[in-house]
Amino acid sequence: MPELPEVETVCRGLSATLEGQVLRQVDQHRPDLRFPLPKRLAQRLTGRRVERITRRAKYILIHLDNALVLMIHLGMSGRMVVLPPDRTAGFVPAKHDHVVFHAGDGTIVTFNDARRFGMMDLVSAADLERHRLLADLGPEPLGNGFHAPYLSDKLAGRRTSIKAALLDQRVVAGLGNIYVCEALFMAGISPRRLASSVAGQRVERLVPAIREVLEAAIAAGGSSLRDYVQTDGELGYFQHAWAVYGREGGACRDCRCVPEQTGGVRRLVQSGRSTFYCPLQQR
DNA sequence: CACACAACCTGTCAGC
DNA sequence: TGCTGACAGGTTGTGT
Repeated sequence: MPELPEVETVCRGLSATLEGQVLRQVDQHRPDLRFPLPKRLAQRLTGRRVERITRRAKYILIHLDNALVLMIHLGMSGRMVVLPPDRTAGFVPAKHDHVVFHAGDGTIVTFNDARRFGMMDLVSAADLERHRLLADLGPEPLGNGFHAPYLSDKLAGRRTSIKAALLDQRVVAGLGNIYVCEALFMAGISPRRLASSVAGQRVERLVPAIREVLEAAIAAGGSSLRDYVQTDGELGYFQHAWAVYGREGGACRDCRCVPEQTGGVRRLVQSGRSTFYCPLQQR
């Protein structure tokens, strides 16, 4: 998926197009995604006004005027595609357009998810923080609750790799495979290093590295793999800035060594996920 | 409890 | 062109 910066980008796009609007019609084309969709989802959303759209970790939170919140997770392949009113003539749902939202001004927003690892739920605003999918999440990496003493404490005693620990949403919420690789590179920390050994100066480097990587990606409008599309349908472009991710055998962004001599960026598998790193710059 | 791994499902790409 | 296998941004459930 869409990791935190992509979800943030989607939320900003949706805020601009949907906030204040009434959902005139909602079409549901299948009963389930990763989990069953809420009962009578379309009926319960129809006629509701969108108050505001926020984000928690990788969840899109659409706050409605009746104190309900539509939670959306994009999974690996989910997208929210916005069709402005002047481009909806002859609209026909595309393959994998599982839920379609029609706004009062004619805008159409489609939730498209080929792999169906995404999910949606409709919950009361009062219970939001206690929702089972949100209750155990760690702090937002860009928020005040994420700092070196906190992270140092969470990593202490963990016997797994720093890579796996940072992917654990209970440690910090919103990082995914790409940005963990990128943040570890920026901090000069090997992804193979034991989590509990990341302390002191290393944590002091890691926390700002995580923030900078995420902020740069958000500023670039979210990164992209080939099939990720922002709310306006344009492809993101931050992928051009990846320092190590997807660059196996090549030079990392900052390396002055010659890949033909050093082997360049290495790829390995940790907890079933590809990790990319530069062994010369990450220890 | 903590961790590794398989499973969920479809699409794309490289190689033959 | 067609087939096969590997791989893909995430999370949950199971087993050790």
